[in-house]
Amino acid sequence: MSDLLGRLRGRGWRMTSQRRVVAEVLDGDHVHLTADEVHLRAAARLPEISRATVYNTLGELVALGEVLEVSTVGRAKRYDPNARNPHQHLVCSGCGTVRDVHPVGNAIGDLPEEERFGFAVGSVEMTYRGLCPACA
Amino acid sequence: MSDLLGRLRGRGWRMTSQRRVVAEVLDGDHVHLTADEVHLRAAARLPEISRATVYNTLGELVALGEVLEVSTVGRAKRYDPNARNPHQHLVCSGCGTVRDVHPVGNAIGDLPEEERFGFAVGSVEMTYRGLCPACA
DNA sequence: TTCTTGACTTGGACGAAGTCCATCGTAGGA
DNA sequence: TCCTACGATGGACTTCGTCCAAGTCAAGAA
Ligand SMILES: [Mn+2]
Ligand SMILES: [Mn+2]
Ligand SMILES: [Zn+2]
Ligand SMILES: [Zn+2]
Repeated sequence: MSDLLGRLRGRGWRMTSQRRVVAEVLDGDHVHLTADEVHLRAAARLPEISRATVYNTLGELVALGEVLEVSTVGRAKRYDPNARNPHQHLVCSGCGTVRDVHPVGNAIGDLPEEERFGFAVGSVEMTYRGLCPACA
Repeated sequence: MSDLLGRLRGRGWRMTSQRRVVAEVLDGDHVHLTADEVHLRAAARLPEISRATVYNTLGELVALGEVLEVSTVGRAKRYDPNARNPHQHLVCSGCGTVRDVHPVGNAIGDLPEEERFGFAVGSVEMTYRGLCPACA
């Protein structure tokens, strides 16, 4: 993720302190923050950053494919910087913790031809659910 | 789904015209309506039904396991009356159409032990994405 | 059949998440 | 150093959903 700033510069992005701070907050493994959490952590380093800028930057990163949006049931979207590594998610039904996982097998191949309804199927998202050790 | 009213009565539900109409709207295959769509269709039969009652009834049906909530990316939740038949979803990236599908294979078994992080994994949700014939 | 009562419905206020926009500020090239 | 187009800002606005006090009525009792 530290190379992200270089890639953005290469795409002609004007490098601002706000964008740098948002990119720094999105660094690490198993990171799946909501926009408000990103704003909170960014504001710890750059107190005057606005919510609108966080939303703008996250939206731009998603459009560039540098960050993935993870939808949750009825809660705020989560932003996942681990976009270069295809993966799925394991979510704790108790506390909501999210882990990146890599199932084996070919999930797309498991969809029978007669259930494709003529669609050109391109991808599949999988969410495993269960209780984490702390919640069990 | 027509048996739903009987099951609800068996659970001690007071049978009101509002609940009957919501149950009727949720009848059929490949039905994945938003709460507002349910309200719109219910109001066609019972014009004075309120949004609050639609939300209340949907929430109760979900709590009883008679209806499933399907989360979408950033849009309103969808309500799925096909809860007695375990299935996954195929979604058109163009128009948003949702079809019920039944992949073969054992998706839970495809999650390696070393990636379970000690979780008791109980279920997996899969969303296939692609373009439907009309959008392609 | 009528009465009674607590479960159900209603509309509107409220809240959380996210978008939009006019205005101001500044990164980075000339 | 100066210019200016791109980006940041904050507040209004929208969408989706929840909550509540007050009124209504389904269904059991008599
Ligand atoms: Mn992830
Ligand atoms: Mn379904
Ligand atoms: Zn947990
Ligand atoms: Zn389509």
